[in-house]
Amino acid sequence: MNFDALTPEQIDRLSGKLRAAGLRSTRPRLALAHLLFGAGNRHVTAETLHEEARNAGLSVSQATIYNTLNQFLSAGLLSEVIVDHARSYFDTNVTDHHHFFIEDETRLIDIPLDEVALSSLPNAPSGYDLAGVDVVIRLLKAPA
Amino acid sequence: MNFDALTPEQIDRLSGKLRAAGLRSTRPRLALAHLLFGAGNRHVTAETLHEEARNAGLSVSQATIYNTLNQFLSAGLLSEVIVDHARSYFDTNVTDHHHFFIEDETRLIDIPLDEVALSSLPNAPSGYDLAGVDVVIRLLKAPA
DNA sequence: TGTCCACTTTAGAATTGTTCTAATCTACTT
DNA sequence: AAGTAGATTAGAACAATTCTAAAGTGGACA
Ligand SMILES: [Mn+2]
Ligand SMILES: [Mn+2]
Ligand SMILES: [Zn+2]
Ligand SMILES: [Zn+2]
Repeated sequence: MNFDALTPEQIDRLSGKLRAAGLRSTRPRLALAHLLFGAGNRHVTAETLHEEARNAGLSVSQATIYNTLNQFLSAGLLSEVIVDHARSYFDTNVTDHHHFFIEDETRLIDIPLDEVALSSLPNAPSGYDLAGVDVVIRLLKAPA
Repeated sequence: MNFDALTPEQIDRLSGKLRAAGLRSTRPRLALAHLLFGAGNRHVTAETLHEEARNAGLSVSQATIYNTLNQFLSAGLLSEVIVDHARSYFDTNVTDHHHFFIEDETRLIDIPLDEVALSSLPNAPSGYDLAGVDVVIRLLKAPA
């Protein structure tokens, strides 16, 4: 990865984000953070992020991709979306929201919380606490 | 599995169900169908069904468990619930409905469709057809 | 600025749920 | 009863993810 492409301001911002999350600011983490948080919200899998990193000239092992994604997840910098038992999806949008999942393309699209009106939800069985509500709208490419 | 425990009526009913689905009525399929469809709606994983089969005295291979679950799924006798990337859950309730997922216990509970009021949903992006809407309410055991 | 050490990265092995292979068996047709 | 397409099986293969343990590095501190 070409670190000349990152301004000192970008590096400071990303380093700060890592430190605030209790993570050392290392070269692989900075580069991955730049890919993940550099522009808009993203959904990635370990594989797509790895390929993107390689395309950006960053030589990083698969283990580091997994370590980093899981550390970012634990630190609250990423969320996880479970829509497919074949792969884990990580989401840079950590606010409460929902998803379209295009099954043909294994692609996720955010749905802002206010576009899904869940006007009534059943109560959680007693003894259990609500941990989250996930709405997934599954889509298929329309036949031609 | 003790087939004396099944009345001829039960066997006829299950055989009919298999035939109607385009599947031959074999001993392993009948026994698994009995476990799955014999009483109320169920959520199983390959592992839980395999153990249940063994406990019922049915000697059936893991490959047959997977084959059967996937054939029943393709035939529309089962549905699949994706809530956990560690395991596939199969559901004998093939009507449209939602789920509580108790993460601590890897256990699913049905939520009837009418208990979740999705009063507004965003439109599918053009070029895509709606394939389904899944609502998962994640629960955790309440702290003592 | 150099030392040190806890933390990080890595290659490759291990793990685990699931699928595949290809040999044997069986339900159903004739 | 024989023939055959489909079913079952043990075990190998597969693929996403995690683990291991050895080598590397960030940053605190002298
Ligand atoms: Mn995970
Ligand atoms: Mn599946
Ligand atoms: Zn998202
Ligand atoms: Zn269900």
